[in-house]
Amino acid sequence: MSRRSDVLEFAVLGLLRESPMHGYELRKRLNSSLGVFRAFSYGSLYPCLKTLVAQGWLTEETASASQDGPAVPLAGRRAKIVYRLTAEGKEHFEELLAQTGPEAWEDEHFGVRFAFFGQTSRDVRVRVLEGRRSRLEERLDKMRTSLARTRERLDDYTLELQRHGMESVEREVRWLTELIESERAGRDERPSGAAGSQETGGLPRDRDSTRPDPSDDTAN
Amino acid sequence: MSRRSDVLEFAVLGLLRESPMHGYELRKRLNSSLGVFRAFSYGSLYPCLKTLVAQGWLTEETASASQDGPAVPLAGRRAKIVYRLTAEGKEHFEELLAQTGPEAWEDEHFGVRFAFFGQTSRDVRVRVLEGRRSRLEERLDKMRTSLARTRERLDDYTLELQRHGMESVEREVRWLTELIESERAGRDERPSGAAGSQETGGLPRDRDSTRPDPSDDTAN
DNA sequence: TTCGTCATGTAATGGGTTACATGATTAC
DNA sequence: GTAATCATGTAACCCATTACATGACGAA
Repeated sequence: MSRRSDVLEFAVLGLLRESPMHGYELRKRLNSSLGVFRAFSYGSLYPCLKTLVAQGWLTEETASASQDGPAVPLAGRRAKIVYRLTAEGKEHFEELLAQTGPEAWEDEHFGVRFAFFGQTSRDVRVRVLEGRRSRLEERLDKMRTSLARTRERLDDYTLELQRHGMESVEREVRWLTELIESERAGRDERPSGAAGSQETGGLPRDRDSTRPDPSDDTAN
Repeated sequence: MSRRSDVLEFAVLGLLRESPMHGYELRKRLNSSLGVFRAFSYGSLYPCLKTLVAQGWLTEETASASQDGPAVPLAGRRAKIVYRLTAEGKEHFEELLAQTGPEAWEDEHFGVRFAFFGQTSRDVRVRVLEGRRSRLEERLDKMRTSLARTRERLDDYTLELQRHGMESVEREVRWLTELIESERAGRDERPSGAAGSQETGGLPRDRDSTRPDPSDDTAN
């Protein structure tokens, strides 16, 4: 029970499933991998970690200066607290991964769910994408009828705003449709782990800048 | 001072500037005109109205069954409370309209600001649009460098999510650019009131369904 | 008379940020 | 030695939603 926010919990479990980490790093990963959609501060992260430990899904390991494998500069600053997923934690996360209801495709959740599609089985992926799409279509319907009822008393700018909003949603629907189709057409089934080859969505993909730049982090 | 949420306050003042209204109707207008971006519940609206009254920006008129002009069925149910903008309220709203800082183009504010562009002077409009655009470009930059730093350890889905996010932002930037250009090219200057002619954004515009449908409203 | 919608409110709760407090370690 | 970054936390606050309480009015 104990509805502690869901998405933060989910994301933390998911990231820790990949490898143990301490809070500070966790937050950075959180805000870069998933951060396009959501950013969390320590003020929410640390308390969340505590409750997850209390739940038995994580263990704290106070790795105070010891054990360094390779010639890596070091991995033992202060008394860092490394969080590791327990067996129950993993099991719990697996359950969350399998969910296909509104808790998977509503606005706040969809982003994180998608981010962990790599660990999600294909049929769940498809169901989540379809759920999301019909949610958006439903919303489009509402917007359209609402627009139809009010268009005459709205001025140009409000109208343009509405139009742009609808267009964005329509675009997202098309995106989802493409994803669904390419999931259906997809060949290999590999339920977990980050696979190597390209071809996730059959979409154009890629054309970005390349600049190393160790600046980052905002807030708190 | 008293940072009571800003956007709700702004929207309420703006809507009441057009005509006096009671809370219930106000909320409906709020959630249809601006609602693509934000929805408010009575739990926030009514307290907000109270503080605006306390501030001297609104007056409450308890229109308890009286005065009906035309043969309109009626406009006097229970003791409705009609809110009306005072002179100071109008002045205050005018000041808010003139603001061009971050309080105008940050995510939470931009939508409402745009919705009231009809009452905003052209140069303020342009400055707000430009501010918004550079904010988004800044964000794009961060996303790009962050992507460049992390792309190899991200799996396909995370990457696709990132890609889609960036594409959306890029699209919004293009939208803003078009709007800015058409503002610059625009002929007539009419600072307030909803003007008639088309050509707000020089964009394609229009192709939607038409269905009357008196169903609406969700929540609370 | 009962249901739906109009209409106004409030208290509890939730979910999160900000600001603060503290301190170790590294790079200059 | 000092600034930046790594690192962990907490308390105060903010903003809004949920759920609830209340009640009038119109239509079936």
